[in-house]
Amino acid sequence: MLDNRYDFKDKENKWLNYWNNNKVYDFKQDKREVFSIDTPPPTVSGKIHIGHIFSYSQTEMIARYKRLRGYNVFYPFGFDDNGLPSERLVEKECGKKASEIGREEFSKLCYSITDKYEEEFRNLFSKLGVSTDWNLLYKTVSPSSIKISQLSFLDLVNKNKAYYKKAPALWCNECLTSIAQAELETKTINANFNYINFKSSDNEVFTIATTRPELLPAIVAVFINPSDKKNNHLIGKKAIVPTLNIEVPIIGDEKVSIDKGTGIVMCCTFGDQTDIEWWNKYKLPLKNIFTNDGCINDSVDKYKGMKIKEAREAIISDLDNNGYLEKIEEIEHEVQVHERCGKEIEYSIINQWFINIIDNKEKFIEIGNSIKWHPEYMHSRYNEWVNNVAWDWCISRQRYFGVPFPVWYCSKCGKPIFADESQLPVNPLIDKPNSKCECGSDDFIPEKDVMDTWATSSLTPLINMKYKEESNYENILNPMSLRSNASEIIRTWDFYTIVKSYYHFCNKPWENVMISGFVMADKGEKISKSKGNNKFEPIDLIDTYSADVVRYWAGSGRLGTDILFSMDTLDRGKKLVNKLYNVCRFIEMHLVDYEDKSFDNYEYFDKYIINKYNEMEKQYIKYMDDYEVGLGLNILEKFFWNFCDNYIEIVKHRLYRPEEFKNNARYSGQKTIYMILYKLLQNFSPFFPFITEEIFQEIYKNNKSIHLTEIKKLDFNFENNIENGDQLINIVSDIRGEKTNKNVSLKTLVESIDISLSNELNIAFEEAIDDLKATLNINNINKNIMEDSEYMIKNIVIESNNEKGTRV
RNA sequence: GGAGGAUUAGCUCAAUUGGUUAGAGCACCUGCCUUACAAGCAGGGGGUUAUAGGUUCGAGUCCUAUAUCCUCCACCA
Repeated sequence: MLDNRYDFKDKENKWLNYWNNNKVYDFKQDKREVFSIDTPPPTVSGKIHIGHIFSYSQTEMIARYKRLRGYNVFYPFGFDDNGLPSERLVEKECGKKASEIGREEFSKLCYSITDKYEEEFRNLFSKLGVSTDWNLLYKTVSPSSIKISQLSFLDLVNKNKAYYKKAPALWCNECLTSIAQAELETKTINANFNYINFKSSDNEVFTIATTRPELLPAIVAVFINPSDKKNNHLIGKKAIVPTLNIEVPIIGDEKVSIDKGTGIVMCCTFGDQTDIEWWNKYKLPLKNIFTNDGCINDSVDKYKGMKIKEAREAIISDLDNNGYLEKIEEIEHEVQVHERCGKEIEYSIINQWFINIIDNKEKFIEIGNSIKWHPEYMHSRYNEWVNNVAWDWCISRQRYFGVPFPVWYCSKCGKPIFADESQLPVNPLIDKPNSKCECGSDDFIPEKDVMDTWATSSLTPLINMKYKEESNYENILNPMSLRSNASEIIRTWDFYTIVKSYYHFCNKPWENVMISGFVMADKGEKISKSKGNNKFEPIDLIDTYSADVVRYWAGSGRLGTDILFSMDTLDRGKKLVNKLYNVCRFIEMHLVDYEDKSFDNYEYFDKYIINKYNEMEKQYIKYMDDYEVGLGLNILEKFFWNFCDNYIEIVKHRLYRPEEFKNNARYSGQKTIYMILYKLLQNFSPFFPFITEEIFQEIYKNNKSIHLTEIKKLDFNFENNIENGDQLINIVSDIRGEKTNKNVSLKTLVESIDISLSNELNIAFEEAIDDLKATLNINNINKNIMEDSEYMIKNIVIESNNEKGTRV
């Protein structure tokens, strides 16, 4: 028998071990159709917060649901321990910079520290009941992932999609590496708009407003909009930079907005993306004045060695002292910062590897069109991003920890030499190329850079399919069935995966994408470190409420829609789980003598609840097939409360008192609750894997696990009209209401009622009359038949001390 | 500035895709210890579905504006 109280700590632990020992979630290829899930490998450097729990749970529920629908579910888990985020974690833990520790030692630390965190992560996700096959676990810096990532790179080189070029790149002088467009974030800061007086070659004074005066030494031109009547006469002249006495051309270009600042712009190499465009367009010279770590370099005598901000102040005070500073305006404006460290980005010109994405944007849109997006509107977020991509994807990172490029450069002719596939995984710093350079030289310079983390995480489908390995899943995972992630990484993870899949296979990486929303704090703001509103640790929530209840919270709400973190929802889940357990204790009690046999003489309300169930299940399946786990749970929950509060109350007396209501009526009830509970447990099992297993194993013995059963439709075709049944429930409700209004207990005897019924409803009423009388404890029912389709209750005479019957 | 989403009870969310009286939970009020559950049950109050138009026999749902909020992107001179 089920325990009186459900001790979730004990039971959840028990079932975790059971599933583990019995390999319930292990993947083995068989005849069944495969449903494969490409779920985000969490970055081990961050803490798991409730946002992860939200998003991962929803995917997990789909995995369980698909199992119930008879699919062979391929559900691997991964950890993203690659690259810069791990480096920053390690630097933080050691309190030292990578450069102080040394390349080799630092790499070792990265491996050991990320291992430690992965163990924590794995524990947490296990406790949550994530039904992944841990044998399929991958890491983004393991030898096999490095090999696949290098294979991918070589394939792109062969297909002329990857190229090496000295080009302006986004540069982070905190992390000392170039970064990709997708790694930018915008941040609002307070800044000074400095109005600086320039002179033209014929001594006319004009003013330029800038937030970045320290770039003055890097000035290469001044721009004015040709249709700017006030200033366009200056076009074609020269501008003389105050105090520095640099002379640069004044050029006309439509990109200048006339009403921003003074309408006159300086172009420096480089202050922003427009500078780069102009530099390219007008073949301007290059003046690089910064060192890689954010100081002024030796090319500027006066300010060399200063940090960017120091130089800014120094230049402003020099300008001011010489009378060139017209005024300073305080403004608030947005700057681009590196998402990993929050520091403002600069531009730098270095040799880097790029992946061409600009030339195939249409193809990426096409592939996006061939994928089903859930919810559908997330598709336009993808399109929006692809259409706005302005740069090729820079995958070089001047860092230590990550996937090395399988490349050396010939020290004589500079030609890049690529590793053989057979050599992979390769580390060019240690290994050597298999053959000489074409020029005959065998002296090589290894590529020191590592790849952007997205260059590898964009390969999760290939990692999962064990791309090019001897025994692999290429036949079943190309494409995979489902990609799942939050909306913020559509532009990175989803996009780059599509890019890679197109280049490698000319195929889409997955059939479906499901996008979850964000978890917001109470006030409706995004949970983030900077706002300090991440109050709840997932592990504490699981310990307090149980994994099932935490999953209830995670499974509420619509797909793609942001959700507020709410204790109320947790409490609601707690009540639901508790109710489920209690009703099962009741049901188990009445099934002790139950034997499953064929039977077709069901009572009215039994047929009603079966029909009602079938109606609900249809909708449940529709929602779940559309990845709307929250809506599926919602209608299931609604049915369940109705089942408990109405149906169980009605069937109760038959179960308790067969001597009064006959064995047939009792068996009808037994069989109905036996069948429906089975279905309900199945339906709830994606959300509450633990408690449903506990109950299932107790009541429906001889099964390995509820999670290995299959949903099959209850095959009945009762002609009962559900609406009539609903009406009878309303009648029950009305009479109960009357008892409540009289402040008497619900078991109080009703002496008599007068009721008018339509013909049709009367037939149902007659069929159900024993249940109705017993449930409501009514002695006499006086009936009238009327034309209306409604019913009318006229006199309810309740036995009570002082009160007489009342009119309703 | 561009794209997308949202706006329904005091709060958090539903509403079978255009169909009867817009539903749940929390909170509030009133009862009830009922052989599963008082962590429960039965009731009650609470709504101009953001605003204004339009389409339709019929609109929370569709179309057009407006307002407010959220997310992503772009503005960085």
